[in-house]
Amino acid sequence: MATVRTRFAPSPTGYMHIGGMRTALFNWLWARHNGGTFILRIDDTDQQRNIDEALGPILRAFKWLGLNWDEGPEVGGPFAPYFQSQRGELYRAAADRLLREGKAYRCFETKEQIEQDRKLAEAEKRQYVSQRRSLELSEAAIQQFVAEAKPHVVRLLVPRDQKVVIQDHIRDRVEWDAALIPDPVIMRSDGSPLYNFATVIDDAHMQITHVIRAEEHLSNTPIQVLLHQALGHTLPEFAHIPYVAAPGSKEKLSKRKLEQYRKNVAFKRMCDKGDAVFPQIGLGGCGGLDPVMVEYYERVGFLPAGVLNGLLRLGWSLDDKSEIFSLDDAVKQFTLDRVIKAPAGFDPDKLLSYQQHWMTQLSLDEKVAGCLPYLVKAGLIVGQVSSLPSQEGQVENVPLETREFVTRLITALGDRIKLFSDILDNAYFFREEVVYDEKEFSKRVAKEGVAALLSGYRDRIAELPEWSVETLEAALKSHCEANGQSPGTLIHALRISTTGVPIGPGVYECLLLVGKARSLRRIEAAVQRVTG
RNA sequence: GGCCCCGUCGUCUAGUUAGGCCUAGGACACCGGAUUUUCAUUCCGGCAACAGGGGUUCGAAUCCCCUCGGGGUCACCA
Repeated sequence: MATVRTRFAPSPTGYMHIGGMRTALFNWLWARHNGGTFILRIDDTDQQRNIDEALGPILRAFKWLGLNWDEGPEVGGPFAPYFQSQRGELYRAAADRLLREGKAYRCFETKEQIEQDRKLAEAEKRQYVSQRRSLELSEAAIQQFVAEAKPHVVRLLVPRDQKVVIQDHIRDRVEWDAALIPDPVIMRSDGSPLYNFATVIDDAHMQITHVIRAEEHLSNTPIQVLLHQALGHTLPEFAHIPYVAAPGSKEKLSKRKLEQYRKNVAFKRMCDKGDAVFPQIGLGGCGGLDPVMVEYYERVGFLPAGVLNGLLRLGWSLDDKSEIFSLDDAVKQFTLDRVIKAPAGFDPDKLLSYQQHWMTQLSLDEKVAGCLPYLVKAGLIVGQVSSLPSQEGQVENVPLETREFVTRLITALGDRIKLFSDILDNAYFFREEVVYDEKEFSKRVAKEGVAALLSGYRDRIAELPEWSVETLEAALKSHCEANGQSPGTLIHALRISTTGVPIGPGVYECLLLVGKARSLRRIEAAVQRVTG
């Protein structure tokens, strides 16, 4: 069998859709699984805008996730160029050939005429097909129209006497009746190709063996098959994978319906994370990011492995128990026959659970490296986020002392860091002042006898020659015993006084992290706040 | 509406090709409980599904038929 060649062909929209990323991943995996080639081709036949700006985020997503492409933008390849906007010659030549061979025709009908035909067909409850009036034009008349530059499109002459059948890797046999297919436009009146046409030319030219794409393209398939046949190409194999659905629904996940998705609890939680994090790291207006975009996950501090694992399991499974896959595992085990047929609803919670798993696999240094940029951007520590694109996400010029402190903090935080941006929930270790959780403060500090207990403990540890978990704990135990109070009372009060919140590492760790001088000041302040 | 696709716990899914190993398994979420005097982790336990109806069969989630439901697509978009 020939080498497997797959492609992903995004149009430059300015962002990478998470569902599109899943399609790209499946293409990439199938190529890698077979030791084949993965191609990135840019479908920009309809784009007049700034390509660099619109393509940047897409390439960025591939790079972030580590899905390299063998041929395409930046790397070139034997079938360059990989931008459809630069392949016009190829399409024109193919269209001319079809025209010459009588497999396509120039259609001079106006949009109004066609619209009318369509309405009539609808009124008569029959399927609309092209009326092909231009076919009755004489050769001379056509030549004259062309010479006059009379506006027209080129349409494929659909052979109405046949059935189109494909053997889809996922859907098995699918059949259409060509008699019901209107003649598709393949070249616009401005001479540019349409998607279906350009795709067919390019897939054949680039020797694509497997067309793996979302099922919304299933209805394009008969047209493409007909086109391949008209051009004498061997058909690629098709695999129409289900689209990624909106959380808790079967509808295609769409960027336009964000507000609606927010009604879903898990999706809202995911949105809230960005809303909380982005303003802190200088992404005003959340940087225009949302959870439908791959970049959202990068910016909010996901790991590529977490996102990849989540995407892989959306519509694919190996067996009845395997959940965790590294990219290498996925390459080894991915096959098209294990792709599910039904649309898979995007589940932010499940994605988070994969993320959580992969976070535990990180070394301490890797965690620190991932968290530092957030602290720098939020202005909690000094340092610089590298400006080199290749070093994106790296920081430099962080004082050694600071780095050591952050390392200690992250060690103490342990599993509490699920996303790199979670480090920002610990700002009170970096700032002078604390912000109290008022409810907790009144519950645990502003209580009868607690201020005195705190104050006494403060005096006691102020005298301590050495602060360590052991000495602080011993001091607390004996202080509570001497005052006839339960250790819990003091522990909670201490935590709220020194960090402001009822969550975080062990209280003695907190004390050490906050530091002796600052801890004493904070306890004093909390006592003052209660006693006036 | 036409064409096409799909239908197992709330969600992701195993099981359907070769009917019995399925009183339907796992994971996420949720709810309990244990550990951690917080939180998170970890560990135990619980809740929860074959869209419906007919067949075929000793036996059906699995095979056949019908119904219902959901979705995709119907452009000089991709």
